[in-house]
Amino acid sequence: MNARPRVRVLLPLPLADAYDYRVPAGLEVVPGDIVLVPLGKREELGVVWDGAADPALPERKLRDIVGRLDAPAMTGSLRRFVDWVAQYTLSPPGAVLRMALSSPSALEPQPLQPGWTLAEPPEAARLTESRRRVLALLAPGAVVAGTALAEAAGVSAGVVRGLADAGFLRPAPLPRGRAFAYPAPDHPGPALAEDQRAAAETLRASVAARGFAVTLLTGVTGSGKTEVYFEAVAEALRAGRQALVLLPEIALSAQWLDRFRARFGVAPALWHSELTSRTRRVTWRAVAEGEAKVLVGARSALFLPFPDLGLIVVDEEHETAFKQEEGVVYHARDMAVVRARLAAASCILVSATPSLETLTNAETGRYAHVHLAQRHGGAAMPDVAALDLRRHPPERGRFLSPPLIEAVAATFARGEQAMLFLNRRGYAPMTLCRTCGHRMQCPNCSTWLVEHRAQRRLQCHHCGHSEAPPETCPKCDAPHSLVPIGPGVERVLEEAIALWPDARRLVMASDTIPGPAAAAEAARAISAREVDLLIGTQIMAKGWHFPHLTLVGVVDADLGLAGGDLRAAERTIQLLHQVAGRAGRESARGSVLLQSFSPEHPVMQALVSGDLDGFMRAESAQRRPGHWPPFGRLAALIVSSEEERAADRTARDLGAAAPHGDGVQVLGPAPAPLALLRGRHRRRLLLKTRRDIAVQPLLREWLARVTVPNAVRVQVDVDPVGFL
DNA sequence: AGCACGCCGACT
DNA sequence: GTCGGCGTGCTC
Repeated sequence: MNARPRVRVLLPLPLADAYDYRVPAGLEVVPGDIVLVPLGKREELGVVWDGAADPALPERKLRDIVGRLDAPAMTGSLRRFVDWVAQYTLSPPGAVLRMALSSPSALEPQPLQPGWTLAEPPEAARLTESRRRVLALLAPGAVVAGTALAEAAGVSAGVVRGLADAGFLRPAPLPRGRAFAYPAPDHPGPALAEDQRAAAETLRASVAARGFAVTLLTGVTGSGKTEVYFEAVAEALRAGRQALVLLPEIALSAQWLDRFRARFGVAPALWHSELTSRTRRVTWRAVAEGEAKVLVGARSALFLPFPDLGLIVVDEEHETAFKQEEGVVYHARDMAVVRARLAAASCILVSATPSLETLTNAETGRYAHVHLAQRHGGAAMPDVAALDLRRHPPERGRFLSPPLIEAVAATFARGEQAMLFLNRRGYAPMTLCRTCGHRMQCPNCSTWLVEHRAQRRLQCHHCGHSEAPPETCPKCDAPHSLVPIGPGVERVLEEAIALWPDARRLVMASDTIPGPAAAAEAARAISAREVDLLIGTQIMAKGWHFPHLTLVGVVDADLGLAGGDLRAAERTIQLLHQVAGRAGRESARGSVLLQSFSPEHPVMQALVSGDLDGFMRAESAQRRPGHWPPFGRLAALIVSSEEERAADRTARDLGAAAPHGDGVQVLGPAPAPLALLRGRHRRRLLLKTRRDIAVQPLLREWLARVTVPNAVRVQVDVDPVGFL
């Protein structure tokens, strides 16, 4: 028997490597082809991968490819991206491939859109009025979908069915319309100011060069960065290439979509986790066939099969929402740069408050840098002041200080809108027993339960655990002894109702604004001045443009600074600056009041003086000597198990086998910041190296030295952000 | 990721 | 006496 050629096929499963298959007679495949292969008892989709099959694999293990699918092949650029992400994150390549094959139904033969066409010439005499109306709509040869036909004729679907059964209609394939209209690069959009035009020109040139380049686009909030990078999108369209825009929270981007429509005349294609499977399939296909020219999406959009990507924009590049913490752990901003490089595309990172990583890359010249210094439309930057809570304490059991209350009242008196920002959902972050000091804690996580008074529940924000507030203390049985400690937005709302009973209020938090429709409605109501006071969490911080909002009160500016996180200060200043940027976006000057117990803190000082650059320089000077990121590399190992002792033992074993050497340091093991999460006990080790040392080989060798028992999971997080 | 094989508790 | 729990191991 003649040996048939072998190829490597990567399967979307967490296997260590691609598997080899035989190519049967009559089939020819090349890398990138989507194929169906046998695996054990089942059949699995896979992608013919690059590289030679293993000649040592015995013939008896090999099985034949079942066939090739009639789907667009995966480009070499995307295959190399999958391999790159897998090696960088230490994930099985198949696990990364799974993200790139996120719509399995898109790979199967696409259902023909069924429609109806005239079969028999109708004999008018034998037709009911309903039937006559349906047939009158169909010119000979025309094909119309059944639902559209029934609707246009004003009859039920049954009438159409009946006509088909009677032989007057026969099924025919509906001509496939384009699922996504082409955005028009030369559609007349809003006019740009002089500095915007200059910035847009630089970005446009980087796209027109058709090569890899990264540009950081910075500018104060309200300086029109979005409209500027739209010009780069337009340039990609003119070049006939595709553009991808990543947003941190696509579900809340109603206003962004309005702006896109204003510039390009049509909506872009959308990609996020809440799409229906049908929309997913249609969008995936449209991207793969080059029909969807501009796609805006969440981080997972990075793995879509763009055949000719000319531009990737990462808006709000500093946002931690770009970090995927589960499964394949990756940072979408960093991977966007890699994807752009492999696609020979331009990449634009956008932020009013760029991360120190990106800023450092711009300073060393790895990234180009374009800056917009002014607000537009006559708006000035808001006036920021810190309010010392030690000098202006709120009333007992209240959270708004007298000066803030006065400022809000004055804002209402002028007929303008105010916002109270507190990055905490629910009523109170902790519930305490006055009698014995017991604190209500999650049974599965090391966190306090958050009271949600509107729902009469105590909730864990990490695992979904929820319970009714007990009547008596679970520890000491004291009745009516449990009291809420600290504020959440619901409690601020309660205070606002007491202070300004006539003000029209809106609470914006992820649980009150559950999706894009609710977000769009909220934005509309605010712009239409149907709301006087906004109370909300960080979902209010980003990208919104509320023309009549002139006062922002930050209820707890110190929140987020506590804890030993490397980036706590950086993240706090980014968030507060974003929130502050919501104030005074049109002619009336905005003001921002930061309630703080430490107004002397560098973060508050920098926000008040507006010298964010100075703050970042100081931050940079602090991190550089100890080789902390971005001046060194970090990787975290999270050891977790339902058995606390098993987690401890493995963490200790890993600690004993830790790599060492010049410029290499291992910290830990220590309890992870959430020592118990979803019922799993967690320990953490941190590998810290000099910047010129790659962490992946060290990690691979390290993990190979330790046997991890089955009940224990070790998760690798290269470039960890925040506390996991 | 599936799907088997493989050893210990409540039932037709 | 069997059905079934999910622990562990393999799939080219």
